[in-house]
Amino acid sequence: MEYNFTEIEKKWQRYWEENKIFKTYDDFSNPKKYYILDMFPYPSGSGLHVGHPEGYTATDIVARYKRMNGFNVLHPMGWDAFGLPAEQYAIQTGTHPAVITNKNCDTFRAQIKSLGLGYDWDREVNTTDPGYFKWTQWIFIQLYNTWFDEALQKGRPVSELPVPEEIKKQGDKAVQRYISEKRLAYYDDAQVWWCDHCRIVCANEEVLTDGSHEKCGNPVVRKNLKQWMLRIPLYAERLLKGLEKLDWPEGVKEMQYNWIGKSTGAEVDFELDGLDEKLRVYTTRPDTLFGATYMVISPEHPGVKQITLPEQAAAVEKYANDASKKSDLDRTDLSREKTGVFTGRFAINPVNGKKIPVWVADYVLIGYGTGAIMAVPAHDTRDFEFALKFGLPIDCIMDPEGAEPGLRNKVLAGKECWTEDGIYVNSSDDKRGISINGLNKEQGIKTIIEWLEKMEIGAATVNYKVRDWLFSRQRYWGEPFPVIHWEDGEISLLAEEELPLTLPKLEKYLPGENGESPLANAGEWLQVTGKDGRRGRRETNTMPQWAGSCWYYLRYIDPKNDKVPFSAEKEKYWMPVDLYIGGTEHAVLHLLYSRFWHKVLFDLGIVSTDEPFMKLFNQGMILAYAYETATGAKIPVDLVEERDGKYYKRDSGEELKQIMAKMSKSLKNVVNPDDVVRKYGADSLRLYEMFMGPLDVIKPWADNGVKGVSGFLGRVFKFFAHKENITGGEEDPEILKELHYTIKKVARDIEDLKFNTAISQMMIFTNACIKKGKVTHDTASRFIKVLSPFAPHIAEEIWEIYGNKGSIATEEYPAYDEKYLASDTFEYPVSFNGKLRFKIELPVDMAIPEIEKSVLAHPNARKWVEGKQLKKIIVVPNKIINVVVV
RNA sequence: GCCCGGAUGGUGGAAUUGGUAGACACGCAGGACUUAAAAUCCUGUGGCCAGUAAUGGCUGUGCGGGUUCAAUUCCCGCUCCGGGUACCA
Repeated sequence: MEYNFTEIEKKWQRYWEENKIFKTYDDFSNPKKYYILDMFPYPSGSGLHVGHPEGYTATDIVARYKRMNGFNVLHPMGWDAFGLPAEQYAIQTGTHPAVITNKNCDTFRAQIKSLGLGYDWDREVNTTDPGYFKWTQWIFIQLYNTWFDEALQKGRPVSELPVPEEIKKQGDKAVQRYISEKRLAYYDDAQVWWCDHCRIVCANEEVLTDGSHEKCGNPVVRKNLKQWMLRIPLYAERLLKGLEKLDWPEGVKEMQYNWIGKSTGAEVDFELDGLDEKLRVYTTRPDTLFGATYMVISPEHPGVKQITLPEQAAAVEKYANDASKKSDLDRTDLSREKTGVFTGRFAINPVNGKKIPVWVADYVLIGYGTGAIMAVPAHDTRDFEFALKFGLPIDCIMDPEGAEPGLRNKVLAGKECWTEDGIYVNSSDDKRGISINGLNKEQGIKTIIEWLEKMEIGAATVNYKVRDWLFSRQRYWGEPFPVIHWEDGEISLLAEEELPLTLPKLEKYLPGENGESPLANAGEWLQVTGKDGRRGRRETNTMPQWAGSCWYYLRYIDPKNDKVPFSAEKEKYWMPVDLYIGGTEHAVLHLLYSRFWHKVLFDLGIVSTDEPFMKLFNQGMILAYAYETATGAKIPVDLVEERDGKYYKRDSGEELKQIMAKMSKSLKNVVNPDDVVRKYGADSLRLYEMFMGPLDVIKPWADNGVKGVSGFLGRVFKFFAHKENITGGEEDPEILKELHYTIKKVARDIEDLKFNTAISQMMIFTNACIKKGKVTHDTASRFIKVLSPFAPHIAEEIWEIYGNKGSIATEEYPAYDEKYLASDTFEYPVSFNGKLRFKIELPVDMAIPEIEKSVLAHPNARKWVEGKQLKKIIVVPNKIINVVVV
């Protein structure tokens, strides 16, 4: 009997589907639930690549394993199907994006099914389905109708928002404006990133470090546009706190911490010489106030004009103008040479009354803190550079006591910058009753803040880097906002009964003029007339792709519900997600956004948990080998030939270096899972994806590796599927021991997501069985169950050959018995001065003095002890023996 | 620059976190089967040295130090690679 994987895999995939083996029932009587989630894919036109099955196989193994352990498992799949490529295709061909999207989903679904992944397809969701995005729109309405109560650190309905009397007195418009300023979702003029290539705005998170658009790589520019924004910074503290209790990779947590970017410090008011205004700065180092020798305001600071003296006005205006023309790319990229111009104005340092000049410079950003800083060149590297360039005074106020003397003297002389801790000097003022001399940084900050607060010129403040989330895009293929802009400027949202607001059919999908979405061309759809006869226009922007993925994990719980987004009872049973697996590329974007939405929903009582994803795991990217010349030019793989383990360019014979690179069409190193399935079978693909290495690391695809695991499955079939190898009677103790160890090891490895070592152990076991020649039916059955989560098709087939009815997926995972794992003796490695010399087999329960005696009596021991003095013998029971001689 | 990861045979990777480094695979070499090849099976396989051989010794986890009876694992100082971030006061 041959191992015909193609036939076997088709047969069992059909069986699973027909018998709904992986259907999840909302059986609340089972207290053991396990919600295991994959990051759902964008169904691109090119189909699945080998990176997808990596995470999916991992979750599938865990899901199958948990099911075999009696858990009620929720393991769904769906499509993050809004997105640019479908729209671009629509622009080119005139076909509605839904057509191509649905086709792509069909391809993806078929491919995923061909891998034998056990999803409950009855729960499939699709973000572009009106039945789904109805609720995305609904959540948007909830966000719009929520304000954040700072005191309670909690989102609350705007109906509960207290409106101050003086606002009420100003009339209804003022009240509405007041409420708008508190809503989590608001519509306003904003300086936004605009990608001219995509004709779309981008969120801060979508702009890369070099000022390019994450999606297309083209540079983005600043633009002022009316846009929908979400006030995610209000949740900054909650988002930070929530991270603490999550079982997430440290790196991802770190990235979220950094992105939120909390900093604590103080705001301090500086009086301006000759003006009745004050200049407020934010600083994390209020303790260095005595060292503030000048101030800097951002070119965009609203006070620039007022502060600047007439004789400097021209210079300042020019500088501000130039700065505004510079893209942010230039501003950060330009070799960091600091620029700036003096306003002519002086401010008064509140701690010592000294007059210090106020400058304008673009190294101070308007979007952070107050857009103005006090500059302490002696203790801040940026201020130091600036002071050096413009010859501003550098007053050292902190003695770096611990530093090396040469450096310390330079710092004290103001010739070097010191940002670390030290002891304050020159930091007192008798008249104002403040001194921090002799204190260290921590005490200094505390003392100064207390003093500032007492004098009412400053207060402790917290700042966050995270900005409002720009939540609209100039696209057709996204969720329409359930929003009407009325001719009088009022904004209203649709009622729940009016949802979903679906997309209109368009003739053309080209973007509108002046950065408007294609929906600006949707005549009839666009115009609305209110009951009062008022005319209005629908919002033409659509939501970003993140919207649908912000809550899809909730919809899986109750995907067909058309009354509510999901039933509360079901949500309570299934949430939170126990294990979430996906790529690191979503470390900040998706994972921050969905945590934010989830917390709002939690505050509104719509979900029962504060955090959505308890354990997160990132699978590593799968790369492919690629080849480059000595000069670094990449050569497509079809032009490369291998000789004696070296690589040469086929036409020129030039020797090439093998490197790892992302799979790409240009390098022709893309591996298509369909080809692998055809050639080796789905079980081999699954096994190889898991055997390559640890799940979380980047690893290169090697076709020969598939051959390795496929050989293993071939041997499994050849041995276990043939009844003549399977006997009755007593099992051999060695095999029994190996079996129980395998059961234990594989279980533990699955729990730890260490699939590579689990597979390795199954190989060891199989090799042992083959060597033995025969095993009992009981041994074989147990092993096949252990193998089944990894290679389900072959396991089902063998299970059936053994005469069983029904699916092995519904069997119980075998238990192991410690008694088979124990042995009477242990082969001790004996080392002398740490070097392994020989081994000695001794009873496991032998007393240490006996062990020492036996070791020294061993014939090989003499050689190492002779002529030396025995110092001591270290015996670690059942581990190692080390003899120390001198 | 700063913050996280990482570096182990020709290759992918193991090592119960201080206790036999190189499991398991790939590749390679030799052998069996075959007219031959593929497939399959068996044997060997970190490097160096000695020995006809069984075997024995030395060396070895990016580099340099240290702690320890014992270090891939812990500490200090570097080098290189990957990811994140970037004038955030």
